[in-house]
Amino acid sequence: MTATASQTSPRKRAGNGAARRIDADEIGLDALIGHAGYAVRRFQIWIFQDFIKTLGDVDIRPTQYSVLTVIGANPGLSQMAVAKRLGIERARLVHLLDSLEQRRLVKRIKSKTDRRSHAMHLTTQGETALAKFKRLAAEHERHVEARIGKANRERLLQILADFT
Amino acid sequence: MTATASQTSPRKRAGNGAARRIDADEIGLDALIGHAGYAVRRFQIWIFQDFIKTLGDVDIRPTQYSVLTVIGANPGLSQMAVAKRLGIERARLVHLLDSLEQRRLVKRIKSKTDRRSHAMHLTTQGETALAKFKRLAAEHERHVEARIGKANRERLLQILADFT
DNA sequence: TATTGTTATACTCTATAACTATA
DNA sequence: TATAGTTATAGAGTATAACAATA
Repeated sequence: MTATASQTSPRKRAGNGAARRIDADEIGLDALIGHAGYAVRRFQIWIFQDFIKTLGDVDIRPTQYSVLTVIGANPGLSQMAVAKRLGIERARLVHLLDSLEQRRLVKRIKSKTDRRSHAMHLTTQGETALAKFKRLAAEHERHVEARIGKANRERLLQILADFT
Repeated sequence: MTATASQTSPRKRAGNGAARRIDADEIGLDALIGHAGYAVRRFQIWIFQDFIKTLGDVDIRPTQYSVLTVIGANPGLSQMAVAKRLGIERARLVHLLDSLEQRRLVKRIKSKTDRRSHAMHLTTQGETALAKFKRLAAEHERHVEARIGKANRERLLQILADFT
C-alpha cells in the first residue's frame, strides 16, 4: 500500500454553524494507516507502559532491565561492549550504571588488563533481584500475548528477529 | 516462550589474564530474546531513523508528519481532538503547532462556536507541502518493505492494526 | 464545575562535543 | 593517535500541575 493524497478526502465538518463534537474514533488517519512506523510506535508505547506498570513495584524500566540482563548473561563486559550491544549511547549508559550501582545491583570493577575500562558484574543482591525482575518481565510478556494473541506474538518475534 | 534465569548461563570470559576482545554479536541477550518489546523497540528506532533521514531535506519528523496528515484529512479539528487521536499530550501539541504555524504549514482559527478552542487547518502552502511529504513517506515505506519483506510488512500492519 | 489552550517543571532518551586517563 | 569512561549541553518526548478564558 502506498500513501497518496488522493486515497482519502477530507471529511466534511458540520457546515451549519453549530459544530458537532467529533469523537476520536471518527477521525481518519489517512496515510498513517499505511505506515508500519506509526503502528509500531503506538504498539511500542503500549508495551513499554505495560512493562513499566508490571515492574512498577521493583522500579525497573525497560532499559534498566536490558542492561541488567546482558550483564547477568555476560559478566565482565566493558561499558562500551554493553552500550554497543544494546544500542545505547555510552554517555547515557554511564548514568544508567550510576543508578544501578547506587542500588547495589551492579558493580564496576577496574580491568587489570586495560586500565581504561571497567568490567561490569552483578552483585549477589543483583543476581537475586534480576531473577525476580525476570519473573515479572515474563508476566508482562503474558500480557502482550493476551493483547495480540499467542500466534501473532510469535510471528512478530520472527519478523523482527534480526533487529535484536 | 518464558524468560527464566536458567535458560542461558553466563559465558566464560578469558581467564588467562589477557582479556580477549568481545565482539558485539558474541554477546548473548539472554531473556531479552523472548521479549517482543525489545525487538519492537529496536525496530521502531530503525524505522524512525529511516523516516527522519528520508524526510531530512524537508525537515519533517514522524510526529510532525502525523499531525499534518490528520489535520489535512480532518480540517477544522480542535487541538484536543488531534492530541487525543494521536496520543500526544495537549501540552506537547502546543509546541508542535507553534513550530508548524511558524513554518506557515498550519493555521489556528478561533472557533466561533466554542471560543475556548481553535480549529486547525492546513494553509495552501501546507497542502502542497504535505503532498510532497506523503511522497517521501511512501518512499520511506518502501525502505521498510525492502528491509523486512513485503509479506512481513503487511502481516505486521495486520497484527498491530488496532493500536492505531 | 469542567474543558481548551497555554505555560512551566521534571525526568527520560537521543545526539554531540570535549575532557582525562590510559592504550 | 585512538579508545574507555566521564561530564556537559541541547533537543525530543513524556508526564504533571497550574492558570486564564470560556463553557
